[in-house]
Amino acid sequence: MSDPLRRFATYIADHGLNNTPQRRRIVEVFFKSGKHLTTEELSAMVRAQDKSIGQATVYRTLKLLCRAGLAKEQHFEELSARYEPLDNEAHHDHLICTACGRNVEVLDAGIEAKQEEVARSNGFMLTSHRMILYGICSECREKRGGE
Amino acid sequence: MSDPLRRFATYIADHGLNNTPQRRRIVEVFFKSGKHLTTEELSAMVRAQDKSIGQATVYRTLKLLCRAGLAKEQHFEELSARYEPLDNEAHHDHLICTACGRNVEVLDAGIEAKQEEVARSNGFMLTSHRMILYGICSECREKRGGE
DNA sequence: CTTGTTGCAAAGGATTTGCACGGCT
DNA sequence: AGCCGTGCAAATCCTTTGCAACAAG
Repeated sequence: MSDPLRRFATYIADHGLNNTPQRRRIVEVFFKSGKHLTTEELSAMVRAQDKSIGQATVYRTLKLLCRAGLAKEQHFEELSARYEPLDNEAHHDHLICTACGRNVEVLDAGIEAKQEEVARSNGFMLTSHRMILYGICSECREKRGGE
Repeated sequence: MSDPLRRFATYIADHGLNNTPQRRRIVEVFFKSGKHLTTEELSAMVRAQDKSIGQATVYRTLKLLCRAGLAKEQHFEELSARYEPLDNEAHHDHLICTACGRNVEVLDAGIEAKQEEVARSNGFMLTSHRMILYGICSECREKRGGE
């Protein structure tokens, strides 16, 4: 169930689409990386294996993955979007080191509960949320303690 | 101290810049609106008062406000950036109605504390964060209860 | 034949930048 | 004179789209 390739194939089949070699390669590289990639980065990785795959196909395939629920478009503090693999259905938030860029996925039940509460007390029915924590990771603090 | 116009003038003076009529008008409209505007929206509002003010100046002035600590660039789930006025130093998060677009500023001390805790337990020194809650506000739920 | 898919190049939208002009010190 | 600030247009970056060719059912 946590095999994204299989889930992708199922989605493709269920929707009368074709599982083309291009799509397979893009999806495979995307999930193997496991990171939050921009279309540009993913395209470069894919083209390293197969020069003939165009940028547009990468864009289209990422959108397709989003529709299939296998990826999520994320807007961090940059111009271009990043795509995050959703191997499973689990939600999580982000903890990003502003020094080295490390991006850790975190989840805290207490926070989730309080978010629900804040929304409710404002008359909102909470449907989803996004939380990004920025800080300096321990490694970076050691390397450049006082600077 | 909560007069952004004055704070802007101070920043301008402190940095050897000029408080031009264009900048004054842009800043005034921006803070009077009090909302999260895109450059395009702000530009339209400004040009309604003075056709001669160019888009580029609006872009440049918003960047300047950010440098002055009077505005903050926010990336919601859309292509273009939005700018939020920082009248005072107070931090807050966002609660957005996905039906009508209403954007409520919220703050919960309990959540803030737990964020600190989550970062620490991952070895991070927390420097800042961003949290956006998405939901349906009470008005929208009443209007279109089941649809 | 009909529909889906692709790469390319063109188009689009948002933002930045080069430039010549004008204003302030 | 010298720097700052402006509007305009061009340039850039990221993303989408039109199109002709091709593949699959």
